[in-house]
Amino acid sequence: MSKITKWDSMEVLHESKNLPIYPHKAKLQRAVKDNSFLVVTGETGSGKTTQLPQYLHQAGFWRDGKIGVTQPRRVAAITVAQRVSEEMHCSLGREVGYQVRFDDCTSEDTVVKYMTDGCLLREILTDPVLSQYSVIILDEVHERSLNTDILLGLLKQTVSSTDEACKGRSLPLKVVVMSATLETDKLSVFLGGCPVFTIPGRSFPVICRFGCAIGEKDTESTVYVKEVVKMALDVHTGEPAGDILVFLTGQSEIEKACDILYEKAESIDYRYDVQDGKVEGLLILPLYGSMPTDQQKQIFQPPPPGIRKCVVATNIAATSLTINGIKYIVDSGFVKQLNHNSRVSMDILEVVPISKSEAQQRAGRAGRTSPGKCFRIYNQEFWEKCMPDYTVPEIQRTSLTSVILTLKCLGVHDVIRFPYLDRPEERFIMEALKQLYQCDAIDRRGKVTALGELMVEFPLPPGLTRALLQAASLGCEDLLLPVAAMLSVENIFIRPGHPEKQKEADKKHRLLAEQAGGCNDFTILLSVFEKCKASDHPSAWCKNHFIHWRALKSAFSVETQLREILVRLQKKRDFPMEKFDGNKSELFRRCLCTGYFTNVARRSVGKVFCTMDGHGSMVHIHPSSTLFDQEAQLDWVIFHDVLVTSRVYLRTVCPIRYDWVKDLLPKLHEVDVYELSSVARQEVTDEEMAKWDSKESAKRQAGVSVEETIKKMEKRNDESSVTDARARYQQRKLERQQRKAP
DNA sequence: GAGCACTGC
Repeated sequence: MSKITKWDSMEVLHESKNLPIYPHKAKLQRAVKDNSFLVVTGETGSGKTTQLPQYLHQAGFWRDGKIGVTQPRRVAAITVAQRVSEEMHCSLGREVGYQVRFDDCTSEDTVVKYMTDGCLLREILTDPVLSQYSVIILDEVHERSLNTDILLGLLKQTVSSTDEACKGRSLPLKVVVMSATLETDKLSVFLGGCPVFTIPGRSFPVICRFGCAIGEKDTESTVYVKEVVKMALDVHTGEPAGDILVFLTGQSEIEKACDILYEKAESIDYRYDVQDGKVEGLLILPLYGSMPTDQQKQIFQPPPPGIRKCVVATNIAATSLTINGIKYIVDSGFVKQLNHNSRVSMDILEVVPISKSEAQQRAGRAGRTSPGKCFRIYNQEFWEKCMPDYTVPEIQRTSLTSVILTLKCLGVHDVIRFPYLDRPEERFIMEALKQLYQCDAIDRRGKVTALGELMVEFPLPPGLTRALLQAASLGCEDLLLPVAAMLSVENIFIRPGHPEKQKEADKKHRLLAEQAGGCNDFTILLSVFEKCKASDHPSAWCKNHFIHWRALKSAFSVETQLREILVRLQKKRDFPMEKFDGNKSELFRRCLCTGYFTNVARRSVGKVFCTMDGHGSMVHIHPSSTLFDQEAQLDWVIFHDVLVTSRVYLRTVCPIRYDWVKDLLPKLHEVDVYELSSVARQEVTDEEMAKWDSKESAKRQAGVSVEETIKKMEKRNDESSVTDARARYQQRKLERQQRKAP
């Protein structure tokens, strides 16, 4: 009651009446009342993220339920909530709050709730009709994050379907979709032709210029690194005061570029004297995600008088971090992108040209506080021929295994005809179904199993969850929980760029491996986790052992969260329990096999292994593995993931015994595509089921042995898609060598 | 014999 009187009587004192969205206030409030769906579009500075939730609050929507606002990123959810709570004169966590992973800052009073899109998706799992909410606002929809895309489809279904799906709701849910001005018609059509509100932005004009150096055929890293450096120096000597932001693709490129800049900038004797001061020197600052946090913070410090700042960054500066004072952009035109290859079931990290919309996003970073300029090092031809209009949405280039399980658990059985804004390729869906079937999350009819219901609770890839649950049912979860946590954070082993430090780091890592027993890479992760946790000075211990302290800290949080989820599930009566007699090391590895038997490889000749997943890819053990150089003693191994560079490398490897996976192997080729597409559409009739069963038994009767299957898989060797990526990689290497030669 | 962007639960 108290909150009702408070908000009814209290006028909102501080209101940003100067924002471009303000004149639209009444119309927006009306439009949300009158429509189930609404698209609101406006570029940066329109005030839509901070103001619209307040307008809806003032219009009284909070009386019917919370106003939920999603963001693709944690920091955004937190900082916007902070701002809005100030504007509404309440303390953060009361009327205005936020929820992100590991940090729930909400209370019973919370009526305006900012959260990450992933958090809302979790919430839908326990409350499918979102009975707590009157309005859901999806923000930054143009970024097309996987979770936002899924939410979009789910909310469309929930709101459009009349009675059945809305049980538990007294009033219909309102959905507002906010996006930058791109593709809003498409969104409106997707949401049944709903109205579109356009709010003018408030950013400054940015003049874009094309270069002439990079054309259609220049995709070699050394070329564009040199070119951005040259361009940055030209800006420095030729343009008035204002900081520079350079976009490159990764850490090593950035370090290279900075090295050249340090060298050249020092040799420039340069004074620029005009109006507001002079530019004398250049302050060069690298910026990428894996950099220590305190070093990242330096970026935000204003430069000393007379000094121009030049930040050389990855895409992290495109959306995640905003640097004030940037007036000039130097755009390489490239980005590193993780693409999933369903032909070989591998993720491949590739350098690709950015999209035109991404280029505009980068340019926009120069016009936040004053007019700016954007220097693109590529030419018009590159823009026309190599750069797509839009970035392929994440849902179309990522493994869908987790997402499909989530959908299935939400009762979306027909995962092919689910309303996707952009439909993923059918083979991506088939691959996900196959993996889910293989780790017992769904049955042959595509129905979620009891195990699958447990698995969906964990924020982990299903295979790893399967291994964890197996361990839990055998009473050895203490071995798997830390490993699962370590595998879901960034790489914990630091390997510096300088050769001497590198040697030292390798030595320390080898020592850690020896102390852990040196038998496999999973055990090393467990050992490092435990050693650090037991240490009196964990951060010093990490530094001493070349271990990433920030990563390990987050592994500790993840482990705690996973343990909490597990304890909650174990209280359920039907949690599976089994017995096992044998030694702990074997138990540990057998649990891994249960989840990772899809990632199994057998040594064929020399140091070459062949995957048994049905693709028969030829792979090698990565040199960072403790098993590297011991290949001759190995036969069967399982692995956590692969890295495609000059070769296909297995990382985080564990030797196993053939008879641990023998019984599981037939499952790798049991399902055929015809079955899967029926399963995906949920059209499995009893006759079909009977047919499949008889086929299975016929196979068994014919005595198709596991050994024969293995032979068949080795023969297939279907790795052409990886070969493509590798060929490109080697081509680049060759070009580099040729360039060095003269 | 090592060539990994970013985000999220």
